[in-house]
Amino acid sequence: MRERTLTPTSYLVLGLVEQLGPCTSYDMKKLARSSIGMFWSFPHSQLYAEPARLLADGLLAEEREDGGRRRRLFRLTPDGARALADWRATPTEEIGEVRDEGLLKLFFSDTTDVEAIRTLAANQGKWHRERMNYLIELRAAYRGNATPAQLAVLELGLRWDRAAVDFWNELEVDPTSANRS
Amino acid sequence: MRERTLTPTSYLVLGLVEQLGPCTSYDMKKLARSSIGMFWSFPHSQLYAEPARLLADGLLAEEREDGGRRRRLFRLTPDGARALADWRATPTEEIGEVRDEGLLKLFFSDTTDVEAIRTLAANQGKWHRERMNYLIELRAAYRGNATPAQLAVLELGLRWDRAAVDFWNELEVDPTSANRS
DNA sequence: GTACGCATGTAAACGGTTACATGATTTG
DNA sequence: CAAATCATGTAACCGTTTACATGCGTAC
Repeated sequence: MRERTLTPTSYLVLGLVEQLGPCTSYDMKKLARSSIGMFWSFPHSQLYAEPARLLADGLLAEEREDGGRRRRLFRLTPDGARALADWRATPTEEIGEVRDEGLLKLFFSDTTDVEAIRTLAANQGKWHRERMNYLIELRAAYRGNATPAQLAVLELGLRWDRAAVDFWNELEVDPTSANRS
Repeated sequence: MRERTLTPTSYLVLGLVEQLGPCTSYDMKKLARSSIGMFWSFPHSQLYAEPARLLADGLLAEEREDGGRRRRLFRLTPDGARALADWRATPTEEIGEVRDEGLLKLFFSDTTDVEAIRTLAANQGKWHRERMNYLIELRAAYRGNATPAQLAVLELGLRWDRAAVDFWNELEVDPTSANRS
């Protein structure tokens, strides 16, 4: 077992299981949605598919509940814990990327159609404002029971959204400017 | 033809072809790398696979060079131009996401291992500083022959990298702080 | 003229998304 | 107790990635 190269999704699952202790896919889903979801989203089916692979790799172990729903509980194996530790100790040689369809549209926008750019900007700004508010609530709710590192990640999310709000707002005001900072 | 739902990659290719006029996959690659690559990266093989699909969809047309290498030149069909225009006119109902493995590592980092966080932060900061410098060069080179919208996208890239540089730097100085802004 | 890097392309395998499906809880 | 929503899971399709392959220019 364990011939394949693990993907970020693999470590995401391993990390979630480590934090939660024995847990179901649904537990992972809940935690992911209220924390790293913003940086690494995925449909919930991944949280069934990936644990199955990790099981085959010997990095997770599974036990089924006896009673009622006989849900599957996953937990880290020693190998799994080691894989996670190795990953943490390895410097990341890649830089992240911002995948934003709104920016794609802006990039390919028709320069002469000022109104379209304005509409796009207004719309994108709205989404970022909404998420910013959500993250602020989240931060208030988490203060205390999250690690400093997790709060830091949240904080960068907030800064990103604030930068985006400013950016789209400036563009809405003056769609032809290059927004020099 | 044209039953499938187009993906962002589809519009990326359509947009590139529109900007370039008749062009090869390699031309697209060059343009993409020096512009939107930072927001939407992909291996070059996508620039062969996707045009093939768009061809089947009737959104691109192809002609082969007569001489020498007989390269494939793609150009927009009227249907392709229309698809692009429709996309531009449709508001984006999704918000972009930041996929950054470094942030994943931070999120799952061992809070007690301050040194590991410091190393991660130093490393991530370095990447963002490097790309920031690259983007600054790019901006200087582009001033004049890029559209305002394209310069704006570049500008947001710069702001993002600057925010990331600050963030990782603060974290390197004080790995236990939550970096409140 | 040979070596190296740029340019061009293809194929297979795998991960991720979409869609479907249904048993359990809660709410009114 | 009916309806809605939460919780849990599977399967197929398709896009993306990885890997391989090789022709063409250019510099030395």
